[in-house]
Amino acid sequence: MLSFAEFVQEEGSPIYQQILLYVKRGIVGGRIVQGQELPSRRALSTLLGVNPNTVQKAYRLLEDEGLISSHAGAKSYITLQDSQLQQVAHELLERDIKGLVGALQQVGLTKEMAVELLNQYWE
Amino acid sequence: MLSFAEFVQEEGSPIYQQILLYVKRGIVGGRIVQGQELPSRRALSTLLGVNPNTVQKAYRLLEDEGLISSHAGAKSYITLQDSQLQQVAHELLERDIKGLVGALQQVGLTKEMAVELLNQYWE
Amino acid sequence: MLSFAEFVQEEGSPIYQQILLYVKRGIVGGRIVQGQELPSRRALSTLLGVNPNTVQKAYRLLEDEGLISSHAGAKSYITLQDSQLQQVAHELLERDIKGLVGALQQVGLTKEMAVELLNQYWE
Amino acid sequence: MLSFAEFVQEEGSPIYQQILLYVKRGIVGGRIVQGQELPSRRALSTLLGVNPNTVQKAYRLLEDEGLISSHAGAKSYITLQDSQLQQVAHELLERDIKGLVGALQQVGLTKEMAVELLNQYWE
DNA sequence: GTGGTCTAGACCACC
DNA sequence: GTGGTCTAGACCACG
Repeated sequence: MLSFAEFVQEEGSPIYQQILLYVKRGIVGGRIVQGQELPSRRALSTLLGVNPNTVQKAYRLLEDEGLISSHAGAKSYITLQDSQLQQVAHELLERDIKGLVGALQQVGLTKEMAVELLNQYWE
Repeated sequence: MLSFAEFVQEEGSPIYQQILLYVKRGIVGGRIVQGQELPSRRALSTLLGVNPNTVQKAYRLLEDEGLISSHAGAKSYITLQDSQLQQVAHELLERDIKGLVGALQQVGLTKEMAVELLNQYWE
Repeated sequence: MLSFAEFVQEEGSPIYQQILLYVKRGIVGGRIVQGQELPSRRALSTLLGVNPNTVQKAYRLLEDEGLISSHAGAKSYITLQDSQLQQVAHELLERDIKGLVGALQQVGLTKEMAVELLNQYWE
Repeated sequence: MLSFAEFVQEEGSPIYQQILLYVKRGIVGGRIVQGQELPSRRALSTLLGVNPNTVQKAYRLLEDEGLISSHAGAKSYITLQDSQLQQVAHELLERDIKGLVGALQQVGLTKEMAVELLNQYWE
């Protein structure tokens, strides 16, 4: 369901934010949930090799955004509507692609070179 | 040489690392070349709206990598060798492209969709 | 273990160095011994009325010298060996006494006057 | 008149404060002045191996305290009265001796050991 | 609760 | 003017 290899630290940014992004991407991609159920804090913290508190913080932020719902002693569930999902997906893609395009343009690459690099690194 | 519009904060990561990356990309992209003066700590900090110490931290790391040279009371200069430039360029590109590919794969995109997005956002 | 009244600022020198010296003197004087816990960064900073970071800097230097040991999330402990203690004691005494002798000689005192002053101020 | 060997940096404190103390001690000890004349900023900076600006700062502080008088393009003269001299001498001695006594007591020395050390290091 | 890091502002020494 | 350091406060990750 979740693989550690996918959890690449965007080095520098706080771990709880990396987890936040990771979970969001998993939700959008449909791979992090079994039905509507999120992995438990403890399971995810073990999987990612971080402190449970850190996962807890990410989950709390997700709850603040209204994407999931948590109750003490119970599992966490995804509560977002399809309309929200579209928006979250859009935010994520925009964030990712804009960051890269800006970076590649700064080093002077052309679009063709960028596409070639993308092909080369895709797998 | 440096324009504020180009300095987009990759939200989340430390400011000094953003500055570090920004300067490196400027070097690789040829906007900053060997022997050239860097903007002073104060000048750049004012331009970017951050504390002079934050710029200094980035400059010190650049100096640790041997890319620039700083001395008290004097300006800072770019001092990297051509052999280093290739390596820096490679590091930057790999870092940027790997980050994007990982993120896009996490949300479940195919390579074709990714290329299309890249074309769309390139400008 | 540490009392605020004992912490007299040697005006002029950096606070973190004063703390460094104070802890070293406590170790040499036997008030702080091997295996003992140090006061936490926050506790000592509150006691001395300085910023936690200032205490941390002193602690980090002590760790660099191998006199204490710190780990994130855990307390800091004294870890110096007996062989180190002799050396630290020697450094401290030499530093203190040389500083005084130099200062008194600069103002033109004779050794007899200096001894008399020492007796007078000892309490 | 002045010897570099006497200028021992009380490491850590600002250089201009060390110079300030050094000149005060020289005045009290009667060794720094020729008649009432202070060494020029340039002469003293060369002698001590520091920047003229740093000596300048120390001289300005001495002037602020009313101990010397400076005029552009002219030498600096000592202007303090005998009553002031007594006070300055007292301040200096008290500062020096109190600092040492506190330090030695912290390391657990007895008065007898302190006197012995003083004798041993006097020359 | 612990220690570790990032950002900030003021000061220092030098040119 | 320049770069370097010290103190400060808030935040992070961990136990």
